[in-house]
Amino acid sequence: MRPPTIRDVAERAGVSKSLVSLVLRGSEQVRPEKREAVLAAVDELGYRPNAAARSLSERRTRTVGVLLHDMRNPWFVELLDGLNSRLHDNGLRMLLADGHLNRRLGEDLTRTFTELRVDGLIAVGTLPPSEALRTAAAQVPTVVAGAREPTLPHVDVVAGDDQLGARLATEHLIALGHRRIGHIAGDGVVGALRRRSFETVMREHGLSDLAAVERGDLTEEGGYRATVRLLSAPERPTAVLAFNDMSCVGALSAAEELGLSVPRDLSLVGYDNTYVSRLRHLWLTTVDNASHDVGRRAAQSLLDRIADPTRPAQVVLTTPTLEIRGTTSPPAGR
Amino acid sequence: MRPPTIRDVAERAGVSKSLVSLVLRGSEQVRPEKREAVLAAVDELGYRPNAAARSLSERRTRTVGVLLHDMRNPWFVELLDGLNSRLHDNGLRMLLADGHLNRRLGEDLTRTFTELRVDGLIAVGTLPPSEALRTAAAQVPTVVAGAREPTLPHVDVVAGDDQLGARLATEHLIALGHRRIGHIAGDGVVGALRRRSFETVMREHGLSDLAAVERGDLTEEGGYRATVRLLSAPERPTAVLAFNDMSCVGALSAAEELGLSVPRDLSLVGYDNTYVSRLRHLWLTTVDNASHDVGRRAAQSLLDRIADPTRPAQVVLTTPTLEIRGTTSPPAGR
DNA sequence: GACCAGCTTTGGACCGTTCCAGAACGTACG
DNA sequence: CGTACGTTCTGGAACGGTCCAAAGCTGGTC
Repeated sequence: MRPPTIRDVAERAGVSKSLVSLVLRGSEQVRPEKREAVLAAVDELGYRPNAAARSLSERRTRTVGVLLHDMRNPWFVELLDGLNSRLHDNGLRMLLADGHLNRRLGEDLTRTFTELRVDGLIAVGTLPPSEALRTAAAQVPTVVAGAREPTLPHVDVVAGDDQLGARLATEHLIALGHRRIGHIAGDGVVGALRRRSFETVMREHGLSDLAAVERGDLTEEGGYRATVRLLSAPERPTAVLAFNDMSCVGALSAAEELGLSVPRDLSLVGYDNTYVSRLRHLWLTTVDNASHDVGRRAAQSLLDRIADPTRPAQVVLTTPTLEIRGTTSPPAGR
Repeated sequence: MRPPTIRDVAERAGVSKSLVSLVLRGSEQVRPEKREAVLAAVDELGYRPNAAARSLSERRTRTVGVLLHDMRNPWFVELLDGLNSRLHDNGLRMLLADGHLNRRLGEDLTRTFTELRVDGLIAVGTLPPSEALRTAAAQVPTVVAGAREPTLPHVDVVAGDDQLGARLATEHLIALGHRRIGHIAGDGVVGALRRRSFETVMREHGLSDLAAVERGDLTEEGGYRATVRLLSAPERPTAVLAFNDMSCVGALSAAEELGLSVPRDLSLVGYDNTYVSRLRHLWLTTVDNASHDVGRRAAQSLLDRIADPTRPAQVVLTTPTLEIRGTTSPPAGR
């Protein structure tokens, strides 16, 4: 007993399959009574169009593939929300795939998506550099969202302005009176941008000598370890700017373990304004990247690129804001 | 310039399209030199099979759709990992869709998946009851993972044993010496099971009168508010069993706000062993549902059901374990 | 050399849609 | 009444694969 096809519907409604197709695609050129008949037949049979057949014939899928770096890191949820709403408004559906899960299996997600012939590809977050993405991007309109790399010929990049974000955070700490400030640095271009911006601002305030940087990864563990290193310096910083919220939580634990009270003895700033930072018990001061907006704009970029695949690559940056919560205050001595 | 088809490959390799198809599907019946020629042509042209065409002809997609309840709640990540690895081993790919994002848009994900003619459907977590899922489940093999509902005719359920999990947690608290114990109750069947099990264990120990229950939702906010209510009772509990980790974090905040130290003045137990509970700064004692295992078994159930769609619905329960961390200890008075 | 079996290879039908050219059916007009 | 033109409807050809029956090769045997 196979699912009904458009021909079954046609037969039942007493019309040709072409007319059914017309009705289903919302044509105006159909007499109301026939339309009724077709819709009734669709309903009675529980007909659902076959997406494969449709996309084979239409040569497009109205589907975009979203490559996630790793679902364990919750920063992208808002972004997806923005992405999805804008795509949905334009009749595109979104399919997700998590790189982390599949990478372990040695599977290449871009392959899945290119076989599916998605109309577009969105890479969310910094993906490990891969030849696969490069070739995929050459064949299907692609946008990178919430990351700054890779930079490829016809690939747009939509992300928060990391330079500005790190500046806001650093200036906030300096304005509070902090002088000796540490930074937990992250990976890749994003990591480099935030770090450089931190250093620049410190220099602008004549505080270069009081800036300390330790490398973390993007995890809590990494943040913890980097903070332990920062705080074991002879003169320890009174504030730390973390690369992201996760490593900021690690910093929080490190502070606690060393008997430092946050924010009294140590101010902390995270980055991304994830829901983790909003947990009351953590309540991190953090930089908000306007992720929802990043998502929406990424969707728009993709739509534009689908319309004109050859236009030059763009970089769109959103303006971050500082979200001041409970982990920052003036340093104790002041 | 369209992507190459199997016919382009055939022409280039100087064979028929049928032979190309044979090679690509790994037939043994092909002479090595032809195989080489075909593979070379595939490589030179960058040929990728068209999934739509293939599934149209094969009448299956080798794809299963995964419906997520809400990505904001991180408990399912492990589950997906288990799911994915088992499915992958059996040549199935997994497509994700988040219900929360799309529900707002009024879009019905089961519709998307049925149009794609996925070979199977996995509902992860408690989804809002929907007619759509019921009809979808009638047409395509479906498994519910990490939730206990809905119960539908040919739908398997794979989840942690909530009764046992709540028992482990409650007994742990009682063994530590707690007598007056509160519970933050959750929604749905899962919520009811955990709650009832909590009450049963309390009764078994003659502590029925000292058990207090407040309803939370599944969020931090809900946990916070429920805890405030629990702690404002004239005789306040010395321990709280939360429905999940998120609401446990809310409880943590409530305790902090009321000047109670955890675990000295108040012991807390979460549920799900999410990465949030593993954050060093929170370090929640929690119940581990063996999510990875739930995922693997759900995949197996789906595979079995695809093989025999009419077999009766099964309920598979995994055995939870207690993960004792930093939020439980004997009560202060003891 | 004819015949057969077994291995390789092939052409064509089919999967369920969309799209397009043209047929059928009014309807208005000279 | 014949013609022209709009509107509605239809059959058949794609789309890019898989599958199957049958054809083409090989080599061995009598």
